[in-house]
Amino acid sequence: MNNWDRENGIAQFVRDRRKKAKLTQVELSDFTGVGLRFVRELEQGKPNLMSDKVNQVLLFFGHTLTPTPISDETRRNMGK
Amino acid sequence: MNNWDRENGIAQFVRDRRKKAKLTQVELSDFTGVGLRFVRELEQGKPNLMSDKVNQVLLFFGHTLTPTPISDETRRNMGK
DNA sequence: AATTTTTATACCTTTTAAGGTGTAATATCA
DNA sequence: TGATATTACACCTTAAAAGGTATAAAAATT
Repeated sequence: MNNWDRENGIAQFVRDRRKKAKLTQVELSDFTGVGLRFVRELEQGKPNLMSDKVNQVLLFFGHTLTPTPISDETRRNMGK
Repeated sequence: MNNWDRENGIAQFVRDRRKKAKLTQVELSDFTGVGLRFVRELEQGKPNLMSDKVNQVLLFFGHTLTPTPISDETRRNMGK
């Protein structure tokens, strides 16, 4: 077992959005063009990821990585 | 010459904040613990960076990478 | 409960970011 | 303008992410 944080912001965001879109990890992998392994590690909270790969996935959901104040972090998922 | 986008959001954010803090790239490198090379590539808009390294720098400025709607991207630097 | 689908884990290989260092270019200041 | 400080570019090495695939576990569907 790994000790990644599945509850971390990005991981949660992607899992949540993917579920809402009724997609499997395989489908998301296909649609976004990133490897299946990457989708899995992303959703499981792997701490160190390549930013443009993350963006490749986020873009599919109309989002992108941007610097935001830490105090605002708690409302990062505000977009539903 | 590389063809990176120095005007990209993260690059601009870091350069801007560093300048406002009256720090050199070397100092920012020291304070954040990331390599000097990384600070430079970051500020010059290298597209592919490791997310936790970026966060290591952003944290110094009280920020962190989070998924934000693309439509909101233009106000990413809202925090001054 | 059994079958199918989806997700998680483990192996190996390839790719590439990160870091260090040295040098050149640019900017800052006396 | 000349000296100093800061930033940019180019080399190489090392570390680790990404990807593919195969297997196991867990969830969902019937």
